[in-house]
Amino acid sequence: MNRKRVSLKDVAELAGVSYQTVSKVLNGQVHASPETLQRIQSAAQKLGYRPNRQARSLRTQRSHMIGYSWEPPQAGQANFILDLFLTSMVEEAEAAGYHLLPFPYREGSSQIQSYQNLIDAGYVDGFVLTSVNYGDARARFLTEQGFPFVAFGRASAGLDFPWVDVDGAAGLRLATAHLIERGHPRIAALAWPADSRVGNDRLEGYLAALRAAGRTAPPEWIARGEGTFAFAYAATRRWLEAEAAQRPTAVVAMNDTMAIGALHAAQALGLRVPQDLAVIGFDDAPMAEFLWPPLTSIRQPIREAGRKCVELLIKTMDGQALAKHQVLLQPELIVRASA
Amino acid sequence: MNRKRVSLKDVAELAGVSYQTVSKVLNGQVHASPETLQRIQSAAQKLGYRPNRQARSLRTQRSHMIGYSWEPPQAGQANFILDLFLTSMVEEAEAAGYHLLPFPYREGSSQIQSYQNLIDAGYVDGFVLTSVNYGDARARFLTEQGFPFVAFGRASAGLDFPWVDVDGAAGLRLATAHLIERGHPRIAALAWPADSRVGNDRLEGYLAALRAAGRTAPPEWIARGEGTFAFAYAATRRWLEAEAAQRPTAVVAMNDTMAIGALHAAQALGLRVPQDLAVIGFDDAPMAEFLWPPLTSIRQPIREAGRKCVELLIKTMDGQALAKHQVLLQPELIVRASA
DNA sequence: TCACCCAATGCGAACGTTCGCGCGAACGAT
DNA sequence: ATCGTTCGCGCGAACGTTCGCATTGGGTGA
Repeated sequence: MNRKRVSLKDVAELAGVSYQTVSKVLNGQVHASPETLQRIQSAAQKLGYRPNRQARSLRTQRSHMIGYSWEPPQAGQANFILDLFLTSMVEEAEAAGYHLLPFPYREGSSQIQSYQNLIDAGYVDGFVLTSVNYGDARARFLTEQGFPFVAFGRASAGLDFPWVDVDGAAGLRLATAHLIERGHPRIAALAWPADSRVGNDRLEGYLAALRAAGRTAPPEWIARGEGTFAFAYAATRRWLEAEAAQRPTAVVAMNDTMAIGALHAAQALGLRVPQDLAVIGFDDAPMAEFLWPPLTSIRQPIREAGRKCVELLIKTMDGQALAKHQVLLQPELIVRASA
Repeated sequence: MNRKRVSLKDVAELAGVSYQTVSKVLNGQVHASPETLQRIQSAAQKLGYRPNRQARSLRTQRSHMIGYSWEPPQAGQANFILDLFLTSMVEEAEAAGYHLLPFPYREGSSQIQSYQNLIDAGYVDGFVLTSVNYGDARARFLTEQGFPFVAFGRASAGLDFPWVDVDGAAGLRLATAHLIERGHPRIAALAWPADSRVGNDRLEGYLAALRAAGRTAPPEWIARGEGTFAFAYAATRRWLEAEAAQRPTAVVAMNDTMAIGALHAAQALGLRVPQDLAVIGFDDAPMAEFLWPPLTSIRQPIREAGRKCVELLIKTMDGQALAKHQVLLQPELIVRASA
């Protein structure tokens, strides 16, 4: 690799001006006489000059990097949206002259440590957080530090920070209302543990839709678990073992993996979907349409969310006092054969 | 944000030595007297000193960043492995003091331009490439430039560079041999277009397994298409419309999406899987186990691949002449109910 | 006792930018 | 002619490191 780096000095020499002038002219900070402007531009062009990133960052004390880390994939808990989310953030960031810096996800106290390190080393100018929950430690820490960040997802009411979220309650209202409209008398829910902010948000939509229809949800038809296939399969099976006039006619699940568990439970008992049991999922996983029957599910506007996160963060980092720094996006019900 | 950055000078002042000495001592380049070592270490500790990244990079002319971009997700062509691949690379990189720099994927001539820009601006010290194909333009460009990179996947024989790949041929040999062993007389293949290096590699395994069993593959049982559900569905349906004694009894697909297409085609014709048609996929997508029937598929050691890519790249960047800079990993057949 | 050496630390410079200030020339106004 | 004023550009400094070399001081050899 014999590339010699081309710097401001090289351009300046070719253009016959001082290198500081080249800097200012190329950055549009001063306005030069037409002919020097021309000379500088063509010199830069000819040499293929690109400002050195580290030098620029060192001087300006801005890294133009956005830190991001995500929960690593675990067996049976695939992350269906990372791909889209990441791609959209990278694209949006690039358009604004920023880059994403992915770093390993840590749990516990070393988690904050890794954020601290990135800040102290001047690696990043801000963060995007995902998988936030009530009283999120990262959100609290960054807020205390006054370090810019945007969360995809909300936390406790007490913490005030910029966030982007998908209205999970609205999603489940859509799903539940859809089932009510189709005449389902008994609708069960596969939910997340009570300490899950996202889970409770979605569940609230389910409850609200029932209330709106003048119904009430019997507590035994809300099963809370880890969001896995196995949990959903077992819970659904238990429900379905009641006699036909008593058991749920439909199930809404807070994610697609659980919806699939419900699907399988029904089929294992020889029941037909959606005639004997309707099922609606959440996430619209890539393969949802290829399941049997194709899964009705709630699709989140992930690209939009990624873009908004970055957009908001950049504004925050630029020090713009944001009048409105919370964005709630609406999901969409994708109706397929399962409900 | 009122954080004042703590620099070498601050540490030096507290420890009562020059800041250059602090640098060398902390980097282990000189060995100091026990008491100054102690003073320096505790001063650094106390102030929470972290070397500034940009300054270090500027001086050493190494960014310690690895550029990576991937084909963006498109409808119906989900990327099932990005999550794992990215996570493993990020972790491996971090362990070696590197970070990943994701950047938007571009097509055509501007693709090379984006690599060029990152190099010129000193953004990255090396690249990881995926989705390489015969005569890959990026691989060619980087080779010419002598700029370090590692590819996940091979290219043409003419291009010599470090790569990591999964032995797709071995995967399909496994799958095909499995079907032969189960007594399938007629095995068809859902393949990729002939200009796909990955596709041809996998197909070669299918052919090899047939040859090894003393069989020959009739050309009409190799369907080449875009790897989509729709293509596979149509192709399989065409095969299955022949009378029972003539049609394939099994299908191997070069990806899971096509395998699912085959599954659906069979079921649409009232055929049972695996009794009437056995199906094997490739990728072991997260939901493969939840399909009906659960999909037999070939699983690639993606974590391992990600780690190896980064490991190889770092060695290359460190200028180590690699004796063996090609790694071929073996996939695994995950046998489920579909075959 | 002197020359020498090695170990421990300091010093100046450089990496490539950006930023504030200053200076000369040209200009219109008095 | 003289005096600001503006315009175009240059200069020095700084961001926080690392690196090579110089400098000190205490020990060791003859």
